[in-house]
Amino acid sequence: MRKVIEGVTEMLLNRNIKPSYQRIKVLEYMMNNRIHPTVDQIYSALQNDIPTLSKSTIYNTLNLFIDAGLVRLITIEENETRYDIDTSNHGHFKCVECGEIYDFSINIDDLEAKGISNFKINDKNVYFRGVCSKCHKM
Amino acid sequence: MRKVIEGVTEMLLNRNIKPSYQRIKVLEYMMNNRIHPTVDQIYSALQNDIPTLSKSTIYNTLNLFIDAGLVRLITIEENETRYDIDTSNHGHFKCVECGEIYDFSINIDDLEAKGISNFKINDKNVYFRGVCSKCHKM
DNA sequence: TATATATTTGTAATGATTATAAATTAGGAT
DNA sequence: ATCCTAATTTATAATCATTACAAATATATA
Repeated sequence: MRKVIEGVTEMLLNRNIKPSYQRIKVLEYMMNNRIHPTVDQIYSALQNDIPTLSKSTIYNTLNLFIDAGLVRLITIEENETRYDIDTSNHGHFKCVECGEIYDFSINIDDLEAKGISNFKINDKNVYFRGVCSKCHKM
Repeated sequence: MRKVIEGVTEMLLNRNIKPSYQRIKVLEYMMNNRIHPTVDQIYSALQNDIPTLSKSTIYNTLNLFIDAGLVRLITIEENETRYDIDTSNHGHFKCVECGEIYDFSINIDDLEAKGISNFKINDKNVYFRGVCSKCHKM
């Protein structure tokens, strides 16, 4: 049995999203750069490929992807919205020194959450803040 | 042995914050209304007591409290910053129907976070989103 | 090819937060 | 009590991210 790697165009079509050039490029960028980018990072990176690109398009596209479950919003800091192509359950660590966001695996479902029984839970988020090993050495 | 209840004025003095009228009122509000309020909620609630109150003061005061470790920032939604007087380790649940934020207790330290060994962790945050039992019934 | 629809773009509007400077308040020294 | 200094509050302007909107462009269909 062979695992078929889903291309970005197929990813979009599977979710009934028309694969326009801009959408393909944004999704491609997120697949290839797993850095939980901000809108500005995506915008800057794609300007070579799409000189006429508008920031509105990035916002539109990302909101579309979120609704389709293709990407996830990360709001560790109030002023800095980031987007994650990895929608599986995992935690995020933000280094307050270098600003980088690291993924870590965590079994959130193992935890018992007292006080919210009978609540319908849609999504779970875990994020830590601190200093990463790289910055800690210095 | 008797548990001495710390008054808001003492809470401020203990952290070397001058207990001005505005600061006392903001802290008092947060102690008496454990609803993870927004700046606007605090502002509206205090206008009877302090008719000349400015929103800048609320922002200044809350930032001061955060630096002093008196309150904690909650950023579940990107556009909606909330403040929590309970700085102990606990989780937050936001109901997408009624908007209310519930506390729940959770032992985050029981979890093993793979991939960030040797990282210095300053704070841990857990938040869930979904529908609360009240809204779910309807 | 013509027409309808979807997408992208650029600009303006919105809203939350911060910056700044003036006004007010509080505290200490005389 | 009065004066002086420093801290705090206030009001306004500035900033910045995001959304709204309408025109322009591209795409699909008949």
